[in-house]
Amino acid sequence: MRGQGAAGDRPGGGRLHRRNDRPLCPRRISAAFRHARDTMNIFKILRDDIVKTIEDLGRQGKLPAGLDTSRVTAEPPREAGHGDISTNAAMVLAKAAAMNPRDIAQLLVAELARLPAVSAAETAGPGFVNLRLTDPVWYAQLADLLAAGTAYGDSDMGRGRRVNVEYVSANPTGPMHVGHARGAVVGDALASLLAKAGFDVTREYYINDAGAQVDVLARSAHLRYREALGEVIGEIPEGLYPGDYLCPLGRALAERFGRRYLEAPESDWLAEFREAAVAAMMEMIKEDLVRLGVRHDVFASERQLHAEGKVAAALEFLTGQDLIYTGVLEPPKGKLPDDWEARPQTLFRATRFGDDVDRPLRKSDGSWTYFASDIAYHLDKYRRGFAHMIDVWGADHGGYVKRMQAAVKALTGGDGGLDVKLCQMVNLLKNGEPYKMSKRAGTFVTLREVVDEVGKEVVRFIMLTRKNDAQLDFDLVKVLEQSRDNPVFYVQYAHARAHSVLRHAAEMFPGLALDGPSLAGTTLDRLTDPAEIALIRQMAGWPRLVESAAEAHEPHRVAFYLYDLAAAFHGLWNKGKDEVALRFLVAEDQGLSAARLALVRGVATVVASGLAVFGVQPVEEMR
RNA sequence: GCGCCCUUAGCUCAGCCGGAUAGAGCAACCGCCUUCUAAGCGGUAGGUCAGUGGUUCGAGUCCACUAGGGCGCGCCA
Repeated sequence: MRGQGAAGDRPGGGRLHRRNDRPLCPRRISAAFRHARDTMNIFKILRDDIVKTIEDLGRQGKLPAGLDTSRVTAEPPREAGHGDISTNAAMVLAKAAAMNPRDIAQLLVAELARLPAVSAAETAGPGFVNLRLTDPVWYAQLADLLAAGTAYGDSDMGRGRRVNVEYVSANPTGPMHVGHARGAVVGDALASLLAKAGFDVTREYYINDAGAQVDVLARSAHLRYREALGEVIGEIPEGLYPGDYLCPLGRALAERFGRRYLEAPESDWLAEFREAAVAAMMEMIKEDLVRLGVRHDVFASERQLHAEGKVAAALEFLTGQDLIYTGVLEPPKGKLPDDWEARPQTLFRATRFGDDVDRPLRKSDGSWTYFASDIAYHLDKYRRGFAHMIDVWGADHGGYVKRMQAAVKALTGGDGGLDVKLCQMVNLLKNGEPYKMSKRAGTFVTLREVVDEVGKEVVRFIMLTRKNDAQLDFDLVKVLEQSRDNPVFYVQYAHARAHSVLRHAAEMFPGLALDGPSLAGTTLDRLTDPAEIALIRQMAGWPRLVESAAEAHEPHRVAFYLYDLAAAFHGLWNKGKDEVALRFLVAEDQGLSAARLALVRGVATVVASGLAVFGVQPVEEMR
């Protein structure tokens, strides 16, 4: 069970991409040589120009030749007053060049000011070079985004490398609850984000259908089977699953087997009941996932790994590397388990790969531990072509991360990488009060109930409004509020408002084509208000955000970006309230209106592009 | 006891491989609006980034230690 939990972890050492593993950038601004994807990131274009300038200065002897430019950045300064793009080049080159950063900055300013895209260049602070770009650059950015549609922001950063994202992996013993939902949504959105960033993504679900808990499930099902045949079962005994979701399964089993297994010993029916129960539970979970809009490409079965001998094979592989031995572990410090006793075990040398202790692979009854199957599973993933793996787990599995990463290192000879995203607890609230719909103790609110109450779009978005490793409050009332402090509403409203303007425009200018590509072709230099340019600038940051969020494996950044973009759009709209001249639609000036409609369409496009990463359908009208 | 994670404004949280004066929403305070395009709008105030020390030209960000909180700690998954 990897579904939910409580303590957190940062992405840390398991990141998939190395720092220097930079994407290939288009060399020039020239459209003819642009790659089909990843064409429109203005920051990359300028970074290329800056690097080229440094190389030119090297050739001219004004700077040492062959300077390492890998740490040079081109990014928006925090302070808008500092310009559109800021580079740290002078500071990171200073040491190697044995020059004062401000002198290097001066050299760069002189060269960069000559670029057609640059309207002003200046040095600032300890050696920053700040660039201001001409308005036509921003018009071109807007035109590009309108032409691209929701594909805007697509990147080839991943260069088609394969990534496996494993998420949900809830035990097939009951319906999904809200804790599972977080992992499901985080995994699903992360997968989409990586796909947008140019990775070849496979979405995977690991079915834990081999452990002791599925035997418990089978026994619980047998109880419900007896109940369905008329027995009074009374209280569900300790150690069995009490949920009444097993009743339909009991009835189905009664229908299928009649009274055949009513009095029969467990050994007669266990395997058959287990199989039927797991199938029924998986069907239920898959239905939960469908309602949440979460999909997987592969469902991998733990039982099947065993059946195909892959567990034995994986451990044989490790044995061949002398990574498995029989030994006795130190007793854990602190509270000892009651029945602890020193005993020789089959152990994996996890300490060689950074873990704190070596980890057991066999239980005392001789069967494999969960870890042993998981080793086989990750080896299987690697052999299927995934050097890059991401697992999304509940935070209560934090103690398991090191050993799994150790195993992946051992299995792949260091070639493979595993990043584990731990999802913290979801606190379900209703109007600020803890909400536990438990009819009896221990009953979780099911995901299905929550989805039925607020809708899948809301569940998905809210689950992504926090870092995965921070706890998340989910208030069933607040998430439906129509106000600025409800990010789902606020972002959706921006999209709806944009479409509202477009609908008005269609009435006002019946002949005007309002689709993205058409608007991309309109004359955009009517956009002159600083707030309008600022909005374009913000939208032009979308491709950059996609890449950084994908690199960090942090889909929640998309939520914050969209919220900020929505705020800027609403702000501009509100300005039009006071200053009539700033309204998007000006009846007597179709040219101006068309330019502003391009802006409006752009906002709708970027919002839709972002929501698509979340699997959230943008609305065109608030109801 | 050990390991991992967390600690940023009164509250809930952002802060992009270390970068310039640390941001947003809510709450608070002060104004405005009341149909003009759609569910209000604008502004003010609020911070020893838990603490101490270190690395660095530069630390909320990296390192060490301390305090508080969470999770985990052989044969559960």
